[in-house]
Amino acid sequence: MAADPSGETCALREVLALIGDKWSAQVLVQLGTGPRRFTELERTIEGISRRMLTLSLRNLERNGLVLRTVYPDSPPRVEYATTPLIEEIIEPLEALADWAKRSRPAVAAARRAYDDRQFAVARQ
Amino acid sequence: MAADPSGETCALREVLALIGDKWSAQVLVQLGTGPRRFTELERTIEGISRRMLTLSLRNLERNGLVLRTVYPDSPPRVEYATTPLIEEIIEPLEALADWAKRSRPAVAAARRAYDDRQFAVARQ
DNA sequence: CAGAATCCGGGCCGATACTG
DNA sequence: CAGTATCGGCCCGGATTCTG
Repeated sequence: MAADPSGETCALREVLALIGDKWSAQVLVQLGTGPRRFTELERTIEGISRRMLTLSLRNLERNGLVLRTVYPDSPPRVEYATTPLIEEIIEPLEALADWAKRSRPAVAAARRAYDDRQFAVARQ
Repeated sequence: MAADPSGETCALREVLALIGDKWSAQVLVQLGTGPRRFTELERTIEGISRRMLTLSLRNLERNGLVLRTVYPDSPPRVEYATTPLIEEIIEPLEALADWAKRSRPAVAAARRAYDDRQFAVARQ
């Protein structure tokens, strides 16, 4: 049996390489609701640093997921928007987010149970 | 406007914390097709080290995504299987993988175009 | 406003060796 | 077979400073 005949796991690796880092997925979700300026994103995505926002946007732009438009204004104005490529990935991403919201209690309970078991083993 | 009224991006963070690392998603996909023993997984998931497989499985188990069963045999026999929690996440994951496969050419083209632009700027 | 440049610490992960 | 333990490199990402 081949390890991955249909390339499923390989494809998963690719997705995670694109948007599996700390911030990219959140940037995508934000842009999914409409174009945003740099500082808007910085304010909306809580905890992101300027550096990381820049790097994330650059990487997304490079892979064709984000369109960057510079308007020759002063002060400078740059807008980020989705590309057609993104629009198809937003849905699976939101499915994942939905799963997370639904499963939050179950995950928390599993974690407590596991940690309790570990604690019981440790003190025995 | 609240940053994330429905908790979408927060939920995304949680998912990525669970399965966003280098190997967990692949482990899940493997287990999605049926229970596996430790060494089976190690062989099937190309490139994974014993240490990383152990850590990934432990983490997945802790969060209630994987069930670990030890059979009192000699030599030892341990089986890993999905939990009901997993079964609902597999589908969105495969949707992501499908997207990756469909979008591979577009992403590659975008990357080439971007890199060419950078190259042109650099040598100008 | 929208970045670029630099420094730096933590942890992710691989390699290797050892065990019941 | 199914792990654990330890060491070490690398890179992700945060803080800070500077710029057009």
